[in-house]
Amino acid sequence: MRISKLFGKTLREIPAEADTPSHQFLVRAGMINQLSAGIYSYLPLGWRVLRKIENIIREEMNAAGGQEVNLPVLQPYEMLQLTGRDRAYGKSLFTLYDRRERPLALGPTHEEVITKLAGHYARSYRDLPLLIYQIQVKFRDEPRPRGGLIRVREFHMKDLYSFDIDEAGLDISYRKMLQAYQNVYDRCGLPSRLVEADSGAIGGKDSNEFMVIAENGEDEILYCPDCTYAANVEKAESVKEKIDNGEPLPVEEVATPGMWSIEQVAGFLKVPESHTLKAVFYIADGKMVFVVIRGDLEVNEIKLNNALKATELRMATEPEVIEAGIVAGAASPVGLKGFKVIADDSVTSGTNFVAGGNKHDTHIKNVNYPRDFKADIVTDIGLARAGDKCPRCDGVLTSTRGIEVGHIFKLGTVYSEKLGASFIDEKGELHPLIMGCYGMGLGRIMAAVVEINHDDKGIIWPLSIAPYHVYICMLSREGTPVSEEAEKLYEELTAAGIEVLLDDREESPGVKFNDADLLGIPFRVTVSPRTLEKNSVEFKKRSEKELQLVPLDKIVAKLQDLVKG
RNA sequence: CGGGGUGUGGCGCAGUCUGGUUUAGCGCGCAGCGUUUGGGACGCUGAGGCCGGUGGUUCAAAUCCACUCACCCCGACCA
Repeated sequence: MRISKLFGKTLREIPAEADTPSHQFLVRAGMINQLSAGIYSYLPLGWRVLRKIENIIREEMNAAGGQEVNLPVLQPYEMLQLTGRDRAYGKSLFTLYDRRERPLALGPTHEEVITKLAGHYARSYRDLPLLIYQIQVKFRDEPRPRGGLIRVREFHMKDLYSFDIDEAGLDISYRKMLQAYQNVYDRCGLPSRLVEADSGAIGGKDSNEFMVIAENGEDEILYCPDCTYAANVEKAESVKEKIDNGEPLPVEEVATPGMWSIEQVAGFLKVPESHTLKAVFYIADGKMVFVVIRGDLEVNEIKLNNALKATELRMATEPEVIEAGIVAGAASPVGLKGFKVIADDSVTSGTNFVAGGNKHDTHIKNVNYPRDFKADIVTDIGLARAGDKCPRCDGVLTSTRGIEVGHIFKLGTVYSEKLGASFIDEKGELHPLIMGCYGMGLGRIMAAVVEINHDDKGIIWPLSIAPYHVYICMLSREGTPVSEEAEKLYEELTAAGIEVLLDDREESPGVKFNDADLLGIPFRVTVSPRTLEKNSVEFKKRSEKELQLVPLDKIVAKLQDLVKG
């Protein structure tokens, strides 16, 4: 491709909208262009990168036994209601009405569609296992798109679904995908880290995310430097240290005038915050829920949501709390009736806690579970934090940020049961299909690669997904054969199957070098009067500083080796 | 949805507080001509804007007021 003819233009200045490196460089390089919040066009260079990523994914999915299909973008809203995902996705669902006023949704993902389809054709155990995938555009009306391609509302995604006869089969499919994902990231030059994850709106049991560690990532990851444990904070567990306060003592009311927060109460009574119990109030699907957790810990709302099996969860407002007759600042589950109480398992981790007295300016000492109060649910709803103990070993958890470039789930039978997708086993018995689903965002991979591989001049693409392999800087001057030689080289390289960008513009050398750096093409070849004097061209790798003179008759072979070898 | 910010040629910005001095300016980019040619060259000429939109105040509005839309950031929320 000749740059003089290439659609798209590089920008010298950083667009005001962009503040992450990937966003800035992709826009400045003329690879993507924003149409609206979270909605982007891909220009030729960007589209080539995306398609290369797509092809790598396709190859790996096929190698793992996947079969490619294409599913509809338009999905009947009714179908989403059947599985409850209209509510699970809520406002994130793009909905529209057809001419007969029937509601439709733009597919945010395709579990329902594929389950119906698989159920239609895979009737017998002989048809299983099955791995079906597609690479397609998805729509989610994100509350806040951000970071260029990192969080968008319309995005390209590979989604594969596995169908097995039993859990053991699902385990095999899951492991196959783990490996296939690893292969994809490796080939894209992306260091990824597998972490435990919450399954969110997709549902299901086990779930893992693939994270690229990057400071602009929007997820927080907790990991243990001493073992392999790593998890999204949404899911992360940690060891809650035991509080040894001796044998349970009789409860005792104490006056705590003006003391409101845990910090104040603990300070006033001269006990550590970990020796207190904190009450927090949520509205889960319209109902007040009383949440109890040890004073030094925070509630993880995702864990809470999962424990309550709620679809809508939010903190109660102050008026709601007062309305419910709760004494904010001194509330406790002791002697309280009429609320659903959910307690973090930390309440069982010690004895003789200080809790609210359900009267203003009053707290109670020596509260013990379950002697003095009971909870409807006791489970882990605490937020793990950096510095906490690793749940798997003696290590201490460390925090970092990451970009989620893939997410895989063991779904089990959630969808197949609701949608009636079943198969007949050897004995002629009917069973629901056992499913897994595996998503991967192409645009995010692209953005993550740029986040990881760039310098202050621009992008440094890995060869595997670079829009072109070679950038020819043609520094022509009248009366020299530079353009002839550059053209010739361009022809020869192209004929050899190498993808070449020829900078044939009438621009000064500085402009060309800077654009070459910005675009991030792996190999740069400069043809100039100076190099031709020595019957050579200058060769440079984008990732390195060294310049190298290469004889004209050797450069094609050299590049062939680098590109094909 | 809450908080903050920004909307002025393709891009980056100044002008807005204190209305008139503006025929709305600067840099980049763009077009033409000439000179240049190894890290974002130079000169000359030129095209391109109803100052996000609507309504108001005023003799007079990019500038003041009201409403509204869009985009960005933080949070909430969410793959």
